Amino acid sequence: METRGAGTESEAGQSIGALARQLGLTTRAIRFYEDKGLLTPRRVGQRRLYGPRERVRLQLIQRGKRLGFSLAEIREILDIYDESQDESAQLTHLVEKIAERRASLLAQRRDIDLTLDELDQLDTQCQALLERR
DNA sequence: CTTCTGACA
DNA sequence: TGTCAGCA
Repeated sequence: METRGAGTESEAGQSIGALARQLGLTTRAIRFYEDKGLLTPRRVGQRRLYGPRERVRLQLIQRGKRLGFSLAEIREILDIYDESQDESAQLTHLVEKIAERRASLLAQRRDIDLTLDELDQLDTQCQALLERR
């Protein structure tokens, strides 16, 4: 048999604390995601129990955040992720979200470039004024 | 000691 | 999302 010195979890699922440590999150964040409807851990009394399902979802949430998706968007993707028997449905939705995110980033890049150009113009004017002194 | 809910410098 | 409180 195997001994668990630190005593982290059981077959039924792991505690919020153990899961948080494993995924590098705070228990606060995990509960926060639950409040936002991204997670629905089983309950044993008041205690939350997280199975493989929740663990996978948490990792998908982390990745979604890295890619810049809002929790609301991640929830949409996640909802379809398990409700659709047909995987093509979720993939189609995900592709749409990816396109949106890409468009958003491109728009931001455009704004940044515009601002940079204005800054360059202003800088040039200032330099010219300085030269004439 | 760990978790839970609710509130908020 | 962090943190603190007051319980269980």
